[in-house]
Amino acid sequence: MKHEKAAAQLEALGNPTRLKIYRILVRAGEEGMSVGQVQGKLGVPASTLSHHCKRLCETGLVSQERQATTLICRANYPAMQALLGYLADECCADGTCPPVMRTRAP
Amino acid sequence: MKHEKAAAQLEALGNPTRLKIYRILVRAGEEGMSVGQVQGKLGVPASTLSHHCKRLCETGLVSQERQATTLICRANYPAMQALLGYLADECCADGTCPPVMRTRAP
DNA sequence: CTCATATTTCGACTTTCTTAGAAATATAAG
DNA sequence: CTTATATTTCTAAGAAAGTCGAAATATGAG
Repeated sequence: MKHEKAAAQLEALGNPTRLKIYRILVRAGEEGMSVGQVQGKLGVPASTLSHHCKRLCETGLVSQERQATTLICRANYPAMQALLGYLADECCADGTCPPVMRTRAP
Repeated sequence: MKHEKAAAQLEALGNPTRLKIYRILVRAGEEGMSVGQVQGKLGVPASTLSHHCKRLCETGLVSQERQATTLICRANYPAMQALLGYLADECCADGTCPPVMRTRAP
């Protein structure tokens, strides 16, 4: 993963409201959840929620699919896996950091 | 880990300059690296660097130790472990998300 | 004490983010 | 076509972040 993309995803998750949205979507599983359902859980105005969902989509952490008038949002699990992998491995690519940080052999 | 703390750490790593700093520190290992050494690697002004190091410290991702006039910065590996654990597990605490996301049994 | 080095604090500026109401758009139902 | 629902776009305002030069501080050396 490129550093810029990782930074963008980390920044996206760094906003408390967006982290809540993302947590809700992760827990919603493959089925996903509509923007309106997320709004019901969070209680933020629709325009604010739309803005944050867009941000999450732009980073690739979330995907969207239209179903009639509702928009289904889903956590992009492979993207999350890639980000976790970046944090765990890319930062320690040269093997000089403590073994506890590495998930791959040096 | 509390959500607010996780968000603060994610936001801290979300800035490209800070992510670079953090990567440098992670690779520096337990020995750490002085602010000046980091500056030599990144080429950002001292005041900017100081600002970012402070932010990283405030979130707990980095620790500092004075050695005479130089300040040694070190990546806080347990903090990183906790953040990775948060992303991998806390978001999936109720076990409804796909198994690929879980590191603990439901 | 004075000097030199390392780092921080201050101050100012510009940019970006966050928020949310109002209006616009999209889609389906009747 | 009209209506109803879901979501986005527009717009604006204040808050926060990022940057960096200049000045201040801290520590040790001579």
